[in-house]
Amino acid sequence: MDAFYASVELLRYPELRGRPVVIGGGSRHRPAAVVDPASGETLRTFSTLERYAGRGVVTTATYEARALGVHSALGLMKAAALAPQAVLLPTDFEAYRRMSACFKAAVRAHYPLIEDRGIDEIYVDLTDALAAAGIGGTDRIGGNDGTDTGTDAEARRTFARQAAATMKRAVHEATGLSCSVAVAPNKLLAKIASDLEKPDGLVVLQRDDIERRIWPLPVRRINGIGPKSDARLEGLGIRTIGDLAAADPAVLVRHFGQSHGAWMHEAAHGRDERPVVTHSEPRSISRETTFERDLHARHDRAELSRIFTQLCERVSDDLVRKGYAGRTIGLKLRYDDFHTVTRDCTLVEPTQDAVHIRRAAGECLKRVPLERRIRLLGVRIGALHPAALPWPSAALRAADVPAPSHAFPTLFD
DNA sequence: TCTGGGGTCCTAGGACCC
DNA sequence: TCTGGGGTCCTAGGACCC
Repeated sequence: MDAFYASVELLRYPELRGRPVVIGGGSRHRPAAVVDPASGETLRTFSTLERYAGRGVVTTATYEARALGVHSALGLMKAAALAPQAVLLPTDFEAYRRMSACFKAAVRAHYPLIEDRGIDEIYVDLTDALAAAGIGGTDRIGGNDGTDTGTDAEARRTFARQAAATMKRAVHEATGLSCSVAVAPNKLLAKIASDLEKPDGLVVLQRDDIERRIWPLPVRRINGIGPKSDARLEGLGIRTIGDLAAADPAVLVRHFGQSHGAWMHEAAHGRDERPVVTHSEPRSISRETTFERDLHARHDRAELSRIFTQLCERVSDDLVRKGYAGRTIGLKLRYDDFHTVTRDCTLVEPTQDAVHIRRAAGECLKRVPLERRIRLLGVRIGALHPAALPWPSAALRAADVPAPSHAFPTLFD
């Protein structure tokens, strides 16, 4: 989806279209609605970035705001310096989640094999649809087997364009929003290509296009190469994906390890065999909060304790709502110098209970230094287990254990 | 005036087991 | 002066993504 949160807000406040708008900060400052008694027209007053003071970051900026240098993850104070007149709207996750479900359902109605990639992104597997269209058999678009020739390549390109156009139309009809779609031989290439013509993009990328369209791009555009890898590659004189493709794989392995180094080489050549995963179970659930001012374990004990308990309750609520229980309780602390520590401990049996979670997280807290002031506190639960299924009790486990092997008698047999 | 919140996956060492 | 070879689970941190 294009500038997703901001685009959802523009549906609500169409009068902001064309203005730089930034989504971020807390859930305060909803625009005030005023009805003009003369015309009956609804007028709203929006707050601008100008007088913002606080710890928030930009979650999404409209393209007009991006033109001023305001982008996701930028601190709102810095954003205010760049674009004081930009309108600031609070994030409304509930609205975005609803719209997210809506656009995903619209795509799913045409192509059922979709992989969720967070609130505003999906992968779609078109392999079956391609076969159903009678093109290229079970081959993927672009083929993994070399270059396309003649009419087959043309038929695939036409199919890809039509599939992408169908998705874009379905999403627009369901939500009124634009998105960018790329059809490519695999997820890695589709992800990179979907950014090439944003916003409202439609890209069909085949193997033959990699040299011309992918290799000139910076390595950072590869999903999985972040700021750290980017900086280290830069140190090796590798800036573009083409540079990375030309690099000696042995050098990459030496600098980044066997697994990561080999993966980088493959990625630069556009190779990726990951399937589209249409179902997955959550691994962990967490809640965290950054305080408006840094708190001290001793001086602000009561307030910290209240927030701590609240976080545990929210994790517990999430577990119950989603139908999970977990065994590993984790604590996260960020100090005023931004240094972050975590501690966790694993219980014998999974729990959903806020009191159990609070007690376990409290034990974790005892293992963490508390001299410095704290800016963030978080509670996490992992090793999740469906709440409906009974956790094997000691008695059940004993019944499942096979009879002791005579080959390896032990003291306890 | 620094830097949100919710996630995933990987690595690496140590404990422990057979 | 020497000390296996697997395996799993747990913990802490870090990179990365949306």
